[in-house]
Amino acid sequence: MRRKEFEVFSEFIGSKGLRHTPQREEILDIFLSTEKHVSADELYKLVKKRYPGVGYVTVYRTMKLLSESGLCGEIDFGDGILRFEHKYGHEHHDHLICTKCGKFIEAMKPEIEKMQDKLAKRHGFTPTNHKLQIFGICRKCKL
Amino acid sequence: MRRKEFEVFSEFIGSKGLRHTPQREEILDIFLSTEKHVSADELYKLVKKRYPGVGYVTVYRTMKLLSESGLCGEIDFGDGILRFEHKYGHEHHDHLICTKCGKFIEAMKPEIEKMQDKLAKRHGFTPTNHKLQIFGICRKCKL
DNA sequence: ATATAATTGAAAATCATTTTCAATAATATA
DNA sequence: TATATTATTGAAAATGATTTTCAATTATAT
Repeated sequence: MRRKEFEVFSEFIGSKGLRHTPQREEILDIFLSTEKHVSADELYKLVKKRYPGVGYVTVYRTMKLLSESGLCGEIDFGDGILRFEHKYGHEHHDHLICTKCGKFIEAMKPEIEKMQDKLAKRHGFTPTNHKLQIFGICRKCKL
Repeated sequence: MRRKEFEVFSEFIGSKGLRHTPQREEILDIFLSTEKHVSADELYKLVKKRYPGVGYVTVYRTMKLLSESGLCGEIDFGDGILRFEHKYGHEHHDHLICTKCGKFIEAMKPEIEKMQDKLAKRHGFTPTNHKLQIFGICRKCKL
């Protein structure tokens, strides 16, 4: 499993004239093995557990490569910490963020997407991507 | 003019047991006099021009108060810089951000808002506010 | 094998924002 | 009005996430 993601990465590395290194493989491995939205710091700690030799900076640099290659997406909830989510084979989605417990839900409504395109067009704007974050209280926290 | 905003601020200050200071009035004055979405740094420079005595930190602190009082809204475009926009008497709006020139358009579509509420409800989520940013190329940059 | 150029990791730098703290100023109260 | 109380100020230092620097190391091409 995860074969495809490694292939994508390998292709990306090749096409850019970059090099395959154990660190890059290790970081990708750990990133793919967690389903959470990890910050660079969290990821670094996870990587460190299994591959103690890997440095902080290399994690940052590698996550940038993964973003470029389309394997990960960067999410910014406005708390000053950049988080990463799996992107390969994942559909676009918006985020419902609970301001009480900090957890979030991924959700999507095709009608919203369509309307956004309409809104953009109305203003002569050619959209490439968007971010929709809905803040509020989740079911659990409301109880 | 701007009477109302000063009233709101005065009321906020009073209700919180805070104090009226010339610096706070001056910063609010400058903030209201610019229609741009200013960063704290930009605002500091503007304030400095007219009221040289005001310090950097006071601008930051005052903007926080203005946010709390509902007079300004904080916007985070994900570039690491927090910007402020007028909020009093302004309707909620989304942002169309041009990734080429950096300019943005404020826009709104009530249907989108309604659908967002539906999406939230579907997930047992009670929304309080949201941020929608559409990135792309503006009319001018496409020419 | 060797040369070349990319990559690494540690430490230092950056940059926006926040905290600290002593001096000052606004308000409440005598 | 004078005074006590407590909030506010501004400068400098601290913070915290991310980036850069740089010499040593390592992957790949020849």
